[in-house]
Amino acid sequence: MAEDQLQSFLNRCREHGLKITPQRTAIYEMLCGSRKHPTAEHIYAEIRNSYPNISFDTVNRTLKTFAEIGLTGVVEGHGGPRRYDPNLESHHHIHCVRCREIFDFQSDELDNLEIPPEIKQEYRILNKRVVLNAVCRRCRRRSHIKKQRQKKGASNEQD
Amino acid sequence: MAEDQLQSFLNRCREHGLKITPQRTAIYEMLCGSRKHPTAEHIYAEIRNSYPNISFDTVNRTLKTFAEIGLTGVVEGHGGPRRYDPNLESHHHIHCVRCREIFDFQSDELDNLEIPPEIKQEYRILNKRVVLNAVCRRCRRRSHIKKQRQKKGASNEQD
DNA sequence: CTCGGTGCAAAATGTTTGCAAGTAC
DNA sequence: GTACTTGCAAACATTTTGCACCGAG
Repeated sequence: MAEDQLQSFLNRCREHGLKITPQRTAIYEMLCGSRKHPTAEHIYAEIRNSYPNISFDTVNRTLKTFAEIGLTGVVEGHGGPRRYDPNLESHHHIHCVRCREIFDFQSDELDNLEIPPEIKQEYRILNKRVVLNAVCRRCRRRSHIKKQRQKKGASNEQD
Repeated sequence: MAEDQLQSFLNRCREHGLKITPQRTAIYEMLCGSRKHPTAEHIYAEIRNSYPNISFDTVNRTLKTFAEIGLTGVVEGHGGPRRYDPNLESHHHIHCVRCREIFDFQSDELDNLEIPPEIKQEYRILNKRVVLNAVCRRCRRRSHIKKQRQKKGASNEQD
């Protein structure tokens, strides 16, 4: 594992009060070495070669923890149920990371963005879309209200 | 349901030899009426109000069928397991619709694309990415080989 | 009438939770 | 020594499969 990756691993764990265990180190190393946007199952299968006694749960939970503290991203395929979109026109998506709702937006400019020619040559492109991760207005407002109430020292915190 | 939607529903079904059943009609209508990128569960819950005896399986299978014949799209969240990506630098994704692999690519131009100001105002943007649906080189080659063999009338077709 | 569709049940796959024992700090 | 982590098992959620009956064409 590259030196800087190791450092960011150690730092992030310490920042969040997570212990450095051999399992976590091995999982992080395996994750960084993979170019395949792996699932927990992938990592588990690979890691067993060098670490035969690790459990699947540890891999699964650790990856989730890594995502929560920002050590790794989660790509399109977040483990939830399949979602359909009847709108077949070109459009773009905003995923609210809080409420997980997906919002559409239109933009002629983004519809016409140019894909690099070497990509067009190697892949047969069927569809292109800009995907934003964001916090939607409602969720922004919700967290704002929450902060207000915390400042006031509200003791009847619900939800 | 809008007239043109109904027509494209009827046409697609006929093209693919699918029967027009009241369940399918109701599901398609519900799907088109939803702005929420619904799951099968969502559609099922709504549709039961007007059609109490429909089964969840019918909804689930029908939606999948609709996606297969191109009546609806499937958005990011395709029902598979969660996938991780340790690369935290800005980059873009190509999803192969055949083998489901995800490939990264870089593009300074795409990194700098402008999000419409009204969107930036309404949402707090955390991350932006271009996502392409495509067929990767390997899968293109595979289907090419398959066609070649079909032309030759190969009788020893293996998977 | 026939074949594909529906509804139900069970299996398969993936994710989350609870808890006792182990270990980093 | 303490609190967090691990490994295991069970619960839960979602998708897929098999099959008898039903209904659109």
